[in-house]
Amino acid sequence: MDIYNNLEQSSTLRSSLVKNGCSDIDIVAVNNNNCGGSGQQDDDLDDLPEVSFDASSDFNLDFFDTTEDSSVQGGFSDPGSVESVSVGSPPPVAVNKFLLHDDNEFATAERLSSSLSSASANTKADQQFAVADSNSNSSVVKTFVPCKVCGDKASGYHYGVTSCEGCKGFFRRSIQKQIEYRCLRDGKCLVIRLNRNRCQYCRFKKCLSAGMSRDCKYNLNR
Amino acid sequence: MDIYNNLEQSSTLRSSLVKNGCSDIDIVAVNNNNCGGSGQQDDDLDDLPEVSFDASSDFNLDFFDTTEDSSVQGGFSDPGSVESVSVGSPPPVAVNKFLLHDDNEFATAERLSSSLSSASANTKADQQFAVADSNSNSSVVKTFVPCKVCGDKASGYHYGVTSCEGCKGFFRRSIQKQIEYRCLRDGKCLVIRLNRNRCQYCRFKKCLSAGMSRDCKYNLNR
DNA sequence: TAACTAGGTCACAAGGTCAA
DNA sequence: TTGACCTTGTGACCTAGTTA
Repeated sequence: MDIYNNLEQSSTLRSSLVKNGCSDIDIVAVNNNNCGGSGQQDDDLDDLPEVSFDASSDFNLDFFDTTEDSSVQGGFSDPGSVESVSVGSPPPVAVNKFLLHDDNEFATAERLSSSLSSASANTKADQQFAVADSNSNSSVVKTFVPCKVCGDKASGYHYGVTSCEGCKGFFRRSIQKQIEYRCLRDGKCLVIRLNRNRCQYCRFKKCLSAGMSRDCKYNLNR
Repeated sequence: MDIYNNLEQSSTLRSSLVKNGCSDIDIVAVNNNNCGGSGQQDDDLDDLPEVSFDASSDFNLDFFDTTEDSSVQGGFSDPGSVESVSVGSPPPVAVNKFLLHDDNEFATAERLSSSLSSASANTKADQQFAVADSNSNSSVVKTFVPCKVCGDKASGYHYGVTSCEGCKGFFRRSIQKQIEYRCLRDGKCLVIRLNRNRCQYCRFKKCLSAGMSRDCKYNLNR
């Protein structure tokens, strides 16, 4: 992960990015409308012109296989699709395990996330689902509310989106420091719990597409 | 009212503020006279001399774009700026697209806010307007009374002003704790529902300019 | 007594902190 | 830099008190 950071931190690169007109204002706008939104903005994101960074082409970042497939993206209308895409590669084991109890509802972590985002479910109830407690046969039911960005366990409604502490903190730092990220690949990296720290650019993009916004404070959209 | 005094009891920063034209005095004056006022003061606020904080210029606090400067605000394109954080790579293009979304909600918010301040409506009747219930075709009409401070739905007449629970609580805490706020920008932050929590200084200032006063208890002035 | 508001309460989210 | 944990502000809701 450091490699990305280092690359990004190069002042030269950064300045050049800025010069290219990558203004902050842009993104901002996005946020506001979709406070806690369904993630429909994704459509817009998908339409983003292909970023043509040399880096991505030169480096062979195989470990980044999990890109958010473009075809997938197309459908982005359904944010969920974002992730659904993919993953040609075996989905995170952890996830599957987790889902074992829940097969009917979610086959993969991807779907987990996608179902959440695609659904225009904004209410807490809609976003959460019960998972049988694997440690006992009791009727005890554990409620697992996934982060709309990475699928990890959400800790609440942050910046307008049901998200985990990690994505919440990441988004906070991003907007506070006005950090400019960039993707070393094609800007379509898969963002799930297991690799959310691999690409800051795509993680931030995912945050935005999920509807995160500085203005979505408190329960404006609940 | 002590709080006002406190505001004037300048610390270094505060004094500098005053020097820059962002005088607290202006605010104070507003208060006392306008218990349950019409909100016309807003106009006055706009006329306030430009406060020139260094901070704003040095830091790129774009997320604070929402100043109450009408000219700046333009079509509210601005709010987006809120998060000004920009995702580095896929640059510029993204921006424009994003801006497309916003307008509806913000425009509405703006109109709300502006209608409130500009209108010299003093009566409840004048301040409230009906909104057709979009959920049904019935003749049911929902009455929406906007908060004179942020435009959110007002819950009643608090501290002399038709306001929402949020601004009511905010004003209450402010005068109870005699908190001293300060604006990181130019003292002209836009205060609307979506970003009312961004700048306490400007929110409080707006409360005062709307006519909120500790002395305006109950409906003595109605 | 009815209508209404000031102020209290507390779940919840924003933002800070710091070990890893 | 991340993210678990912590502190603090917010605002929906409630009750006691005020007014007509």
